[in-house]
Amino acid sequence: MFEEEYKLDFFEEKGYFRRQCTECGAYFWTLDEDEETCQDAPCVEFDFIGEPVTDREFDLREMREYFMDFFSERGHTPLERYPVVARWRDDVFLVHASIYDFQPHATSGQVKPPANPLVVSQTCIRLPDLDEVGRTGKHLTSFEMMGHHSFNSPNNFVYWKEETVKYCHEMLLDIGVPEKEIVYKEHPWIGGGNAGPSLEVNVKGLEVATLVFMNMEKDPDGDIELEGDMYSPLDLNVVDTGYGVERWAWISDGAPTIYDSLFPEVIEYICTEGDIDHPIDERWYRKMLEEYTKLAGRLEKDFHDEILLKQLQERLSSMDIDLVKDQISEKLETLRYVYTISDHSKTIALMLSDGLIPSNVEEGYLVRMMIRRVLRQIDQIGVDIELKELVDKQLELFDDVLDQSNRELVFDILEIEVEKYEETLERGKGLVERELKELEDDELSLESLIDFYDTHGIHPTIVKELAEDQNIDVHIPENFNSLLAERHEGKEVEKQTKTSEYPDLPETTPLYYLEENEKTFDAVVIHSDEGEVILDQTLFYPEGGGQPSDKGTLSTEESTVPVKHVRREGGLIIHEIDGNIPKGETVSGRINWERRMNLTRHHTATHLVISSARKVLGKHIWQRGAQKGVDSARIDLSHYKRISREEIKEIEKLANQLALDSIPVTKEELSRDEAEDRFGFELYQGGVPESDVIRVVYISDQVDYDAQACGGTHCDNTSEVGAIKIKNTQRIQDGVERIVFTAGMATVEEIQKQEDILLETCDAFSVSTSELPDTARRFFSEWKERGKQLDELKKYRAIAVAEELLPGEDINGVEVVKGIVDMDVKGMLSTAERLTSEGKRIVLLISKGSDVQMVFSRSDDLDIDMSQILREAAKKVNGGGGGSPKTAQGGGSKPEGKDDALEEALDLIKKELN
RNA sequence: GGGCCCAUAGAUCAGUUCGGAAGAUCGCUGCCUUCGCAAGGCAGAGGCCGCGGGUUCAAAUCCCGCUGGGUCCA
Repeated sequence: MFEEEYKLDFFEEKGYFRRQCTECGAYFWTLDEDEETCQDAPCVEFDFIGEPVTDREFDLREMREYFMDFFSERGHTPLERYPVVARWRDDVFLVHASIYDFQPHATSGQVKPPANPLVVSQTCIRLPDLDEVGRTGKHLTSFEMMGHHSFNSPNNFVYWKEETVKYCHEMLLDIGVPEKEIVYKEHPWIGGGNAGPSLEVNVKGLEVATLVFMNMEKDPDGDIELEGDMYSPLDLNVVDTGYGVERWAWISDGAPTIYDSLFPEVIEYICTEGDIDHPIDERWYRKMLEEYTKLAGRLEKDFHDEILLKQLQERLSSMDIDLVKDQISEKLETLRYVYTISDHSKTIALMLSDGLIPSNVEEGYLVRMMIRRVLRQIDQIGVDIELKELVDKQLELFDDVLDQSNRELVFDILEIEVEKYEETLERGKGLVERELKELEDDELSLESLIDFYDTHGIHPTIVKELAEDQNIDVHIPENFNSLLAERHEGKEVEKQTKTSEYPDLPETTPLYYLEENEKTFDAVVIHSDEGEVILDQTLFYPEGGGQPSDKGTLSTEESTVPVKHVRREGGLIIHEIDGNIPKGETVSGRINWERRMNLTRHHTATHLVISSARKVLGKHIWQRGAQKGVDSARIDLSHYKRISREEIKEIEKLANQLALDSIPVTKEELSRDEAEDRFGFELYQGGVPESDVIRVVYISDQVDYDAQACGGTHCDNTSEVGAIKIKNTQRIQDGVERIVFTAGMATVEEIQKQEDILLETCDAFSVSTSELPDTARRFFSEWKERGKQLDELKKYRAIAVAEELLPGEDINGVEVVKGIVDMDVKGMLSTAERLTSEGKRIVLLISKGSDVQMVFSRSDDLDIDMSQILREAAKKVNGGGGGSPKTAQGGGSKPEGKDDALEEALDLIKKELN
């Protein structure tokens, strides 16, 4: 594929040969005419381990700086790394690669890139290979990807394939990599709707860089077919390169694994604290690790694999190192956890310090999952280390990359998370133990194993451990995860992409920004449909950004029609109306100003509340959603615990203070670069606009006040918002708190409503408001006390009634006691219980009053099914009943039939006894 | 965004399948035993069965809605 694309002058000049790998069949470029393999794992082993390929050793920081300098010197603008949480994108949670920084708008050409060409060392998180971490020597969940990018458009060509390969080559040579070790492997790249040729740069078995040349996009009408999909060429050709900084550092020191290269301090800490032997400087041990990493990479197996272990043992013994297979696998297994813990704790430090809040949903779930994995693994190797300590160490170790400013927040979150994990574990243990106790055949079903994890979060390995304590064997199937996935398989909800029904119309001019305080306007109808019109310009705000649309009227000379709803489709604003106005008419529009002002106030108030919440709760607060209304508004905020009453009061005060301070609200259109530069990614609280120009709404130009990219309508000054009242808070999801509040007149109405409730309640108790709490408490406890006294009295009454009813009627030696008594079911049951505890007796009781309740009972020495009799008798009162043969209860809805019911019962009993 | 689960005494939970008088264990209080404590024995207190509707003669139990919490997946 793309064969022509790879014929570079560079290869020609250097004298590269194009060869096909005998192992994987891929084509590659090499200086060695006899080279048979592509020099990438698993086709070859890692040859740099124990034998660094560079002329000096670089640690991560040195490597990164080297990279950045190298490309800066060659005309690239260096950028600060982006946050690892991809808030500027709505299609992914985390940044996986440096190019993510510029997707989707810069790579699609909609927005120009922040610089061109540019270079960035971007922290990335990749979780799909989670299970590989620690088993292979090279997988990491978080890493830095250095990328130099250029964006070539038809009128602005920067550089393309030749230069890209030259840069890469030059740098490798510059740090001392022997030229003959550099192999370029052809590797067509397809992903995320784009495609293009790409070269993988391999050095001694390790892929150290990928050079992607993005020049195609998915297009059903395209004429290039790739893996079953059609593609067409792009106008914008993007150079997307990725250099794994950790890998470069690794080939420069030749450590046994990338972990030993990256964070030896953390590994040592875990081993010391956990009393784990890790004599990395002893020859036998180092060789064991080195050879293991090589074999694991080549065979794509781990230490559970017999063949791998056998080969490893043989290699070691040829070096005069004699180890038993079990010994090796045991060591490696323990070490795997050590490596995993060190890797994961760095990722956790990165996630949390970048402001990711743990949650049970979305990206927050990813942190929680990582945290729980580490905690479980710490438990598994039974070492006594605190996650907090580990993360602290990582923050320190990578202080040049990780944001140090919110250490306290990070530790606070971790404390809560560890607590939650322990609670879940404790609860789970009880659950599992009870379930195990009730097992009949000493076998726990797969179903309940999946259930434990899916519903209660108890990992199968924990269930297994608990079960083993009770000698119950639990088998965890290899495909547990896919079984779990099967359970969640549901039908995919088809995303409905509405295709525009209004082609070839000029964009509607929005007047609501330009003439914010106008209530009426004139316009011409340029499109008319059943119940819909599009105008050349409009004052009506279309629903968007959590703000509902304006309402109002459109009038012609003949008639006035109400506007029910207004929406935006692309550049068109569509008015949904009650009626019809033909195309070409001139209309005058009037918007419902009270509604507009309410929405506007709530919108500006929303910004004030967010700003206040960030001050009170911390800068990890992000808007996760918002909805403005006429009567109230709500915002969803990322926060890791419930907002306390005190915090609410504080936020409320601050927000009102902002209103009282009469601060001007500025609305300004800025270029994306300038906006991001001045206000940072905090701009995108409410979502990311697609355009190159962003409308920024900010309160004062001091940065610590709120600034947001926002398309809504806003007051000109915070004082116009009026009073702000927080109604309540809710926890929408773990990690997301909702604040519901009112502004302006809605606040007055809200307070009046609250007051009404309070006064009405006071009225009911006949007390003043200040006495209400005490009075309510007293009433409640007295009410409980009375209930108890009543129960006590009923007991005595049951005895009295029993006495009154005696003696009963004798039927064939059985005493039948019957009566219509002034008691409830409980009382009757109690009376019946007394009477039937002795002698041959039958008791038939029906309650007095307008409702019908019946209790029929007999003594133990009789053999009559009272529930049968009751059921029959209850027909007379239009009801039914049931219970045990000894004591039955029931009732009906026809009180007039009570006597008949008793007669019926008596007849039936007579029949039974005869 | 999509699921699943839970809410009963101060705590941990039975009871919900199949509607018929609200239970256990620990803890608490008192008494017995002891010089005293622990342990043991006996007795007792402690429940709007999360909230609001509905079905039913009858709801902790069935149905609907809400609130609070847990958990898994993308």
